[in-house]
Amino acid sequence: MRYSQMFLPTLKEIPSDAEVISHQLMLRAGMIRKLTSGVYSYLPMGYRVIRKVEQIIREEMNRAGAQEIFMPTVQPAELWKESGRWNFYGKELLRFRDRKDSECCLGPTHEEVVTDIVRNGVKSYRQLPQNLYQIQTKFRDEIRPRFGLMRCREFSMKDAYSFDIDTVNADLSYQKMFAAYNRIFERCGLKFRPVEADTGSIGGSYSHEFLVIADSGEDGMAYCEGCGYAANLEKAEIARPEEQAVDVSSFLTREEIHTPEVRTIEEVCAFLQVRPENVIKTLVFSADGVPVAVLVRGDEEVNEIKVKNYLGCDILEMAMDDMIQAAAGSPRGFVGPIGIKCRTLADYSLMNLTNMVVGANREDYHLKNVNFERDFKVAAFADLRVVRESDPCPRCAGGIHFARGVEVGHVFKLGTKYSKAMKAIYLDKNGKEQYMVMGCYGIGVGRTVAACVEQYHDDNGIIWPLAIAPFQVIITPVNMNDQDLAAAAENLYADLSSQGVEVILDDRDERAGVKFKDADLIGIPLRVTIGPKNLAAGNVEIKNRKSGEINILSVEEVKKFILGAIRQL
RNA sequence: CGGGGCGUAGCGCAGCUUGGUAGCGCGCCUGCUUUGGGAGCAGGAUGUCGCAGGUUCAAAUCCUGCCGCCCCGACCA
Repeated sequence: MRYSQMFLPTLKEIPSDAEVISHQLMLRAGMIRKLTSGVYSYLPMGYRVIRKVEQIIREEMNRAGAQEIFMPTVQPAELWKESGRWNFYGKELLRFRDRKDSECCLGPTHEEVVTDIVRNGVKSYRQLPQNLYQIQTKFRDEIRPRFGLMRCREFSMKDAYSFDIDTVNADLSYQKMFAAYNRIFERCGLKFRPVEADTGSIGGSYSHEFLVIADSGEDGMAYCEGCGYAANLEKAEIARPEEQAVDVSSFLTREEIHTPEVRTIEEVCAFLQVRPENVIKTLVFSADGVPVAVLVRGDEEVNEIKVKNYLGCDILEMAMDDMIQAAAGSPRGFVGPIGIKCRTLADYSLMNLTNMVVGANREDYHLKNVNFERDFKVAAFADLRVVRESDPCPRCAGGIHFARGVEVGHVFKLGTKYSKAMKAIYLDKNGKEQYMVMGCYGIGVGRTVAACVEQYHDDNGIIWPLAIAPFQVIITPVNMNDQDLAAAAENLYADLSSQGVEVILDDRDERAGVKFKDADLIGIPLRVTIGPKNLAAGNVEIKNRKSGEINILSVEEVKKFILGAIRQL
């Protein structure tokens, strides 16, 4: 493609509403333009990258035995009512009515539709397993879209759905997809890590997220170099500590202390001259409307997802004041475990601790020298807190590290959640009805591209991995008015193009500096610079965008070099 | 939904306090010069000042309502 004819509106200045680097660079490099909040157009340069990622996904999904389909964006409410998600899925589900006043929605995901297709098309165990996927536009009416393509409302997503006869086979399907995902992100040239994750509202029993390592990522992960354990921060487990023999003789006499207006852990510590590690934080939650007290050490944070999963409840939220008052008999800030009228759980961090400070369940009072068993009991000790980087690995007890990442893929074992709700049934060998066991597997295409920019850029712009670069090579004659340079550039351009290389000829009548800046900004991996000095000796210069390495080669050698690099893909 | 900020040329911004009929830089167009890291000079085009009301002789500026966008939080595959 000739640069002079391309629609490639680059920007010198950073658009003021772009916060993260990928958003800024994708706007500046003329890849995307915003239409409205969280909704973007892909311009030629951006769409080429999107299509490359899609193609890699397509090839790997096909290789893994999945079959491509294409499902509708507009979906009828009745299917969603059948699965139970019409009421469950919040405002993220964009609902509307058609001219006949029928309720519809824009698909944020396609479990309902695909399950409907498969239950109608599959009747026998002989027809299983099946794995169907599509690459399609999703719409999720996010509360707060942000960061360009990182969190959009409308976005391209690859979603695959597997159907198996039982959980053993479903596990195999899951593993196949897991392996395919690893290959996909490897081929895209990304540094990423699969991590154990919570299943959230999609449901199911088990899942992994694929996080692309980037400091600007919205997700945190904890991982262990030793054994390979890796989990989303909200999921990362903490091992149960060793229980130590209790030395009852060390228990001090419990005291009630007047602590007026002293509510927070900081205030308690300052007032009583103790450290947060000596205070028990008591939080009251409403679990499906029932109060539950959760105890954690004063310097730790409760992980609500762990609490929710432990309790197995649908809705967990911080209790309102009236519920706290009813359970504890005191207002927020003075709640403690002794005599509280609700189920009480304690985090592992409290094991083996003695002579603690707690709320007295009496306004303006705290208790000192409180001990387990002697003063109160809890229903259970459990892993309920947010992990810290200083915690040991839950598997091998080695050290763990934290990193941030962008969630680009998520694989779930769904079990029979949807097949039961929607009666996706087959007949087994014995002619007996069975529910299909499902899995679902998503990749955010645009987000993968954005994550790639987050990972690969420098002060001058984007640095595309060769595999997903919009073009592989840019030829930059330093002066188009020099007939020799122009001719050499044209020849090389024609030659490489005819051999299938994706190449831009920067035939603009611009100064070399402008061309170099644009080439760097749009991130083309290989740049061939044709200048008078080198050309006089029959040579051109090839520069690697990523390494900055420059080689002066003959025209023939440069062709070989480029074809060699591309063949390695 | 709570808090904060913004809306003036394609992009980045000034002007608003104290009302007088819109400006700067970049980009764009023309010409000349220049030509290996965002050139110089000269000339030029481009605006429903987010929208709608109101006040006023006069509104980008003051008042009211609305819309949109961004950030933080809440929330969320």
